[in-house]
Amino acid sequence: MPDAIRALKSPPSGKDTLAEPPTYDLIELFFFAYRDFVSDPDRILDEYGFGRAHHRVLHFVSRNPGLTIAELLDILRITKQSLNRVLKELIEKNFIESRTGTADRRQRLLHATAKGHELALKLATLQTCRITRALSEMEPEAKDMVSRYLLRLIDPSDSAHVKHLVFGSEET
Amino acid sequence: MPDAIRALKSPPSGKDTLAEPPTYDLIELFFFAYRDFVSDPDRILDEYGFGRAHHRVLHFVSRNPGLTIAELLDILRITKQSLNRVLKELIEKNFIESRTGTADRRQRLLHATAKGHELALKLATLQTCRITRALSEMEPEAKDMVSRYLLRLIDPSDSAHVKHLVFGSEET
DNA sequence: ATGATATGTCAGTCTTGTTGACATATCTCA
DNA sequence: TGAGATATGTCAACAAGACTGACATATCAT
Repeated sequence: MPDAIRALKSPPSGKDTLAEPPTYDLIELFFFAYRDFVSDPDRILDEYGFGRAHHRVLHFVSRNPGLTIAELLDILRITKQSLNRVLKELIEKNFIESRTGTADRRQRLLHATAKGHELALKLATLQTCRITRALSEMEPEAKDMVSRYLLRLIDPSDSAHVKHLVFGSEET
Repeated sequence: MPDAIRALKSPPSGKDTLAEPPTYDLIELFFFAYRDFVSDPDRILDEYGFGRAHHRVLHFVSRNPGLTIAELLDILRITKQSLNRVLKELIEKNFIESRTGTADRRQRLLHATAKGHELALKLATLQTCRITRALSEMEPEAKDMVSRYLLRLIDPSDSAHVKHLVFGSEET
């Protein structure tokens, strides 16, 4: 166990002072960065009558063709009722299509339509612009370091799954 | 203008291919990391009958004693009606107190009570644990690099304000 | 004194999450 | 083949947290 972790669990000296002061800078910067990061897509989504929930669904379906409902629920960590509401709208408006599974006919395999892929790409490109601007004029190893930091911030019990989803071999 | 930015605005060659593929990894890791990052406090907040909105208000008031309503609204980017609902509860339950401004008696200067500071610290400590774990076994320069990345992700028009708020000389 | 500013509040709406209950189709396995 | 498990869909009610619009009050600034 690294010192930094152990130090948080028991006082380093006999005093009742805190082991380490909270990392207020990273906590607050994370809040502000996320606040602005999601604000770009919001403006576009408004034009389509969609919200952030639609964005998340469309994004992961577009990126993972053939995704099932169960897998999507596990990614988003919401209830099937919540998912169904926004998914139904995306299907009705022809951004996503739902095909009955071939191996298991109970499953619904989700695919983005051409229109869906186009919107997903538009939104991802917006966010990529912001990321690219942030990384420009930073050390070349910055991207890899940020990527590893974010991955390590995720619950360890889920990080293998996320790693596979984000970097993993194309199969869903 | 850096090449990386210009490249996103016009195709590098005469072809109609995209300049750069979207940075799906950083986009998705940001989503998953934020999802888990806010989930730790949620469990504690539940016990107090509070939600994430209360957490954000309590956090910034605790960190910036004497914060005004207007400044808080600017940080959170929500309407005063939304803020008022949660702020009222925090005041009623004695986590925050509102004092009439001395220089300008129209203002309300917000302060966390002892109880409020205690809860804010408990929540910040939880998040600090996650951050510390993520940074442990990473390069020593990782923290600074992540910090600079997050700051650069923020809208440039707001980054000076955020920098002052997060790192800045104690005054509010 | 007058207009601008900081805050508070009422009322209604929207999005996105929740729980609980139940229906249907399909698969798996004894 | 039949029973139970599984994947999905749907109805209804509810809650948090955001929004708009309108209006009130106190205080400041000129």
